[in-house]
Amino acid sequence: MKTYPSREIEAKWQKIWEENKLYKTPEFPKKKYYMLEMFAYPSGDIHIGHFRNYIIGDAVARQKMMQGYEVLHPFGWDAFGLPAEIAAIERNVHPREWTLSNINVSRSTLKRIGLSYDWDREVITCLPDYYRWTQWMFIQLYKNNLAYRAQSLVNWCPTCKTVLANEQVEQGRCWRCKSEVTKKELEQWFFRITAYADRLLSGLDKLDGWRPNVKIMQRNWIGKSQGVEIDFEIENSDKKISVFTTRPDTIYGVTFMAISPENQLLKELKIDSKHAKAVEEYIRKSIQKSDIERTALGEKDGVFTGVYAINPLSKEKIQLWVGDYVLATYGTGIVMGVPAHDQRDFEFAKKYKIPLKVVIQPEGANLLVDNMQGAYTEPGIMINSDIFNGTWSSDGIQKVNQYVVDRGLGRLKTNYKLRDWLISRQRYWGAPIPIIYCQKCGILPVLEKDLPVLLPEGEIDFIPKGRSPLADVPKFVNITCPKCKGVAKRDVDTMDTFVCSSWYFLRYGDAHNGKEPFSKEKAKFWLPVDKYIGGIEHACGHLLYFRFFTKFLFDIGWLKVDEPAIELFNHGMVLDSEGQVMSKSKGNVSSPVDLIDKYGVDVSRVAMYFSAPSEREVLWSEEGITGAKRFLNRVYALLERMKTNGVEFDCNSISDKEKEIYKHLHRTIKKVSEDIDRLQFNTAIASMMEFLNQFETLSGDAKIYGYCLTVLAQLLAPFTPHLSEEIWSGLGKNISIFKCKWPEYNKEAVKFEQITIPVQVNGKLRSTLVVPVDVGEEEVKIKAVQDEKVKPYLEGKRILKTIFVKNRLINLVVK
RNA sequence: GCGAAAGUGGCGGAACUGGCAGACGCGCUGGACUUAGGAUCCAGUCCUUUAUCGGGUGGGGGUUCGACUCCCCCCUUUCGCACCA
Repeated sequence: MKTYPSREIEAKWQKIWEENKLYKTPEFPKKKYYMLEMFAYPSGDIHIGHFRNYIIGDAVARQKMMQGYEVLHPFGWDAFGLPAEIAAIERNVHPREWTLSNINVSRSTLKRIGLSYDWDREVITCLPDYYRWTQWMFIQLYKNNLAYRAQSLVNWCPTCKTVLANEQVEQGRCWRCKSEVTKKELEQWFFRITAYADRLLSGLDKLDGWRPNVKIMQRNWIGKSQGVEIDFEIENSDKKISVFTTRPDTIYGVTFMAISPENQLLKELKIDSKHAKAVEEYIRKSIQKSDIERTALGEKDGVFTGVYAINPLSKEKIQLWVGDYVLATYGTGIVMGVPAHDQRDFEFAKKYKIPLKVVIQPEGANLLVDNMQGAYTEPGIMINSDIFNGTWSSDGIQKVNQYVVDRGLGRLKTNYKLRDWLISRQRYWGAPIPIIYCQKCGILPVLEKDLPVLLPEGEIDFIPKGRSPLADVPKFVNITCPKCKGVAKRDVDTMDTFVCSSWYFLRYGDAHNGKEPFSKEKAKFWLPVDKYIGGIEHACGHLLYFRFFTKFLFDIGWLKVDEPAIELFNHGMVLDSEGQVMSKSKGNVSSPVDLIDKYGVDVSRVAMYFSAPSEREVLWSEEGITGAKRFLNRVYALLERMKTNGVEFDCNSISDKEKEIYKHLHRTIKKVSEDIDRLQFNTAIASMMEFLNQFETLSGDAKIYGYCLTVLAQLLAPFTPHLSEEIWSGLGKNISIFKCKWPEYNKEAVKFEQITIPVQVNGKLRSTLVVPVDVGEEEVKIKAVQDEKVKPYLEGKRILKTIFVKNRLINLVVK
C-alpha cells in the first residue's frame, strides 16, 4: 500500500480554508462557543508541547463547529517580558525585532499545522494598540485604589536585576534564571489582589469545570487562616506588640516572643546597650541572607533583645527575641513562642535553653517537659491555664478568643498567605507604567486620552543595571504635568508581563477596537470562555491573575461575569523518550516542523492524541508514529476501494454482516462523541481503529460502504481535518465537512440483540453464555447450570445463592 | 514536613457507576506475497502449562457472591507548597 499524499492534501485544504475564510468567526452568531488555548510566549519557534496543547483545542473547536456552534477560536502572543529581552541582548538585536520575527516564524508553523484559528483576531501584547489598553487597565485599578505604590521589602533577582512577584519565586529562586532571590527595600507598584482574596477563594467553589488539583493549589496559595491578634505590653514601656495566632488555646504556654529582623518596631524598642550591639549585628546578617539560606535546612537562630513583654492572660514576664525564622511579611511579623506545642518554637527554645511550659495535655497521658523530644501539637485538655483548665483545646480556641476580645486584649483576624501583586519591573521590554510624578501635583495617572505611553524605540541601552533603562531616556522621562503644566517625570518602570496576559482573552472578542479595550456588548456575548486549555504551571500565577482581573472588571461594570472560564483543562507535558523535560540546553527539543515534514500533519496529530490521554504527560518518541501512519493509510485506501455511488441505502435490503457493521458504526459514533467531550482522544481513536478493522472486511460494493465512509470521515474530522476533507470531497460533497452536522447515533442501533455474559461459580469465571439482551435470571440460570464447562463445578454441590446482574453476569454460589 | 496525583504485559495505554483484566496501538515471533523489505497481508503474543488447572493490576491486610476499582497500613514515583505561627 502506498502512503497517502498527505503533503498535497494538506496544502490543498489549507488553501481552500483560507480562501473560504472557514474559520472566521461572525460577530453575534446564534450559538456561541469560546474555545481558548493559552497564548504563546514567542521565545523561538513553537515546540512539541505547544503542538500538543493546540491540537487538543483544535479537536474540540472543530467538533463544536460540526455541532452547529459558531466557535471563537483565536490565537495571540504574550510578547513582552524578560525572556525575550534576555534573548535579544544575547543576540544583540532589539527585543522588538527578535519578538516579532519569532512571532512570524511561529505563526507560519501554526498555519502549516492547519489549526482552526481566526487569525483576524490575533493579539500581540507588545504592540501599542494592545498595550495601550494594558495601561488603561492599570489606570482603572489605580482609580479604584487597587494599584498603589509602596516602600517594601521585595524579591530581587540579582541576575535579572529586577524585582519579582511572589508568584515568580520558585523554591527561593527566580522563575527564569534560577538565581537565588534576595530581598531589597524598594518603592514599587502593587496591585491589591489581596482585596479579592476572599472572593478568589470562594469563587473556586463554583468552578465545577476546573480540575480539583488547580483549585487546591490556588486555595493553598491564597492560604486563608482565621485566628486572633493578641496585644502584649512591653515592660517599662507604653508600647504594645501584637502577635497573630491560630492557637490561642496555647496562650498560657508562651515562654518567649520572636520578632523578625526586618520589623520596624525593633527600631522603636528601647534596647539596652548590653544587647544592642548583638541585635544590630544579627539583623544585619539576617537581612543579607537569601531566602533559601534563611528558610531551608539550617537550624533556627536568634538573639535576645533584653526586652521583656507581659503575657496579657497569665501576666507572666517573657523574653523578646529576634529570630529570622519569623516571616516579616506574614501576620504582624512577630510570633508568640509556645515551645511545648509548636515544633519550630520547640527547636528554638531548646537551642537557647528557654523554658517549656506544657498547657495542653493529651488525654490519658502526662507530658513531662524533660522527656519531650518534640512539640505536642495535637488537641488535648488545657492545663496550667487558669480559668480555662479542663477545657478541650479545640473549644478553648473559641473561649480564649472570646475572653481576649471581651477585655480588649486583641481582635479576631483573618490572614492570607497571598500577597499583593508586585508589578513594577526595572526592565525595558514591557508596557510602561502610565504614571506621572509632578513636584507640585504629586502622583498622577496619565490621562486616558494620552494613552498609550509609548515605549521609546531607537538607541536604547537595555542591558540591565538595576534601574530601568527608560530612566536613561530623557525624552521619555521628562514631560510636562498634565495638570499644572509644570515640570514632571514619568514612571520609568514597566509592567510585569503577567499583567498583559491577565486580560488578553477579553480582547479576542473585539480585537481591533481603537476606542475601548473591548466593547461591553461583545464581551457580554462571548464570555465566559467555555473551555480553556493550557499547562498547569500557571496554576498560581496567570490563572489567579486572570480571575482577579475578571472580578475587578465585573465590579466596575465592564463584564457581566466574575469568573473568566467555565472549564479549565490542564494538558500533560511532553517529555523526551527518557522522561526528561525538553530544553534547548539539553538539546532534546523536538520540533513539530520536523515531524510534519516527515509524516504529515494529520499523522502527527493522531500519533500525539493516541499516545496518552490529554491530561497525562507524554514521553514523546517517533515510534508511536507508525501506528498512526498505518491507520490513516488504511482509511485513505477506503476511498479508492469504494465501488458504490452515493451514501444512500435501504435498511431492509442489507445483509446481516452489514447490519452488524452498521451497529458497530453507531456504537462508534456514541463512543467518539462522548470521548471528545471528556478529552479522551486516545480511546476515541482506538474505537475508530476497531471499527476500521471490521469495516475493512466489507467489500467495496457493499450497500452501506459509502455511508460508513461518510460517517468515519466525520468522526475523524476533529483529529484529521485535512484527510477528512479529502475523503469528504471524494465522496462527492461540495461543502466543507466542518459545515456539516456531526453524526448522531441511532439509539436503537447501539443496542445489542445478543450479548455474551460470563458465568461464574463462586466468583470464578467458568464459562460464557450468548443470550438475548435483557433476558431474565431464570432463563440464564437454566442455561448456565446445563453448560458443559460449568457442570463439573456443580457436581455434588448445592447452589446456595445466585447473583444475576442483567446483561452483565451470572454468579452461582455453591457449597 | 504538608497537600495532590499516579503505580496494570517488553512499551504507550484500556477497563466511565465494583461484574469476562490487558481494548486499541507499538514492539516481538512465525507465515504469505516478493529480486528485496524498514511496504502490505494473515496468525500468535500477561505468566505457567502440550492443553486443562493455577497464578496475576507496587506490597500487606480487610469488606464483598465478586475488587485494577471500595476501606486500612506500608513502599515507590511525579508535581505543587515549603518555618504562613
